Amino acid sequence: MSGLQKAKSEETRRRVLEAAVAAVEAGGMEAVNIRNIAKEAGYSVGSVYKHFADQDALLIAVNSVTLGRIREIMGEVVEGTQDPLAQLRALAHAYLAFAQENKNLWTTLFGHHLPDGKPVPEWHIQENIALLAFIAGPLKALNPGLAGEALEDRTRTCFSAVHGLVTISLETRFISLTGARLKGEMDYLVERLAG
Amino acid sequence: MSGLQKAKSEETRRRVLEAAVAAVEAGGMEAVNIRNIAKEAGYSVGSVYKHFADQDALLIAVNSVTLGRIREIMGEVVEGTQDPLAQLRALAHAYLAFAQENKNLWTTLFGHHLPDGKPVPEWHIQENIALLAFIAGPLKALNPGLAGEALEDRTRTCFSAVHGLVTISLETRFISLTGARLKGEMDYLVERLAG
DNA sequence: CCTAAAAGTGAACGATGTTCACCATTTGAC
DNA sequence: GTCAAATGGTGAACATCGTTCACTTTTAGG
Repeated sequence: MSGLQKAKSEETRRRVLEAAVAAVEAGGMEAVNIRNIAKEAGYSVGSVYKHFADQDALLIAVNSVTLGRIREIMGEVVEGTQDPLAQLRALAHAYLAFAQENKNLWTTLFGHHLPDGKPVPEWHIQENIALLAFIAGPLKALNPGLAGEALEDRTRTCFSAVHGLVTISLETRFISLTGARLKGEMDYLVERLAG
Repeated sequence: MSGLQKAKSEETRRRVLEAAVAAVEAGGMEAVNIRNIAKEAGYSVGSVYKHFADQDALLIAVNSVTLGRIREIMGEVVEGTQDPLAQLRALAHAYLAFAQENKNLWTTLFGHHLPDGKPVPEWHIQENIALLAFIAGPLKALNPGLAGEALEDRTRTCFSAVHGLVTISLETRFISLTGARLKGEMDYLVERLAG
């Protein structure tokens, strides 16, 4: 396969994925309707399936885009701060801000699950784990004694705790905090766990 | 409406809900298929709709059962422990254990979301918030200075952090910790946040 | 009894994910 | 340039859902 066909194929995949991302942004996971997405992208139903095995694969691709955006934001945050504790605080706030400003993308990222027996692709697992690297750095700087498995575990714990705060704050089921108080609790959390 | 009809109605509702809980336990949220549940309960499709407005209402009823079980376990834990910090530790471990042993019920509880515009019933919000009361007590005992909104906020933060640890530990997307190390991180989390 | 209300039924409708037989375009060898 | 194989693209058709509703059966109470 050379030039023209490859370009066409990539373009189609890109347009379909764009339409899927737009659909999720507009209406969440449930808005990913193959017929609508095919129409929005300007293709037929069958073409979608030439590029994505099924709806799950399309949603994983959307989640991959979301993870890319989060990674980019986290990278900027780490670059723009020097003090390790301030970095962790800023990372947590950036994570919260992204979730609030991209609620549908964020809930899709963590709300979509494959049926039993369908394993998550290894490359997607790595994309997720990559987020932890931003935390491990400053955490190690604050706790030079931490290393190896202990550092990995603590990193995951810090991420999970912040993730939980963000999750519950977006949950209508629990009445959530207002902005300022939530940010305060986030700082408390980070300072307690990172020190 | 008297005796016989009321009994029949309650029995039907109970059997349908039982079938729905069993379906979730066996296959998660996606296994809640109205036709299957009607068959399992021994009724027709239409009868299900006489007792539950729609699939969402049925799932909320299932989640209500799940919350009841969690509440019961948490109550026993608090009763069986005296030291406030030990209570918080035990609550966190009980929460984790429930999630691990009832993965499908737990992921349904937090994975099911109503479509935009459909508000969560007030009684169900209260059921969720009720879990926080178990935490607020010991937390106040450990921090007598905490009261009012500050205590509420801190309670929610502690719950959220533990909830996050449990969530991520069940996520195939992130490779999760093994039992002992996870429990260790849970203790670290509780001790840092509660003190 | 007898009629109104409530419980229970299941065919039918529309929406959805997925498949596949088919046409159109591109490719590379001759 | 020609042509057969490969690839891109199509949309009707199928199976499976949630949901509705006209209908039958059962219960209530005078």
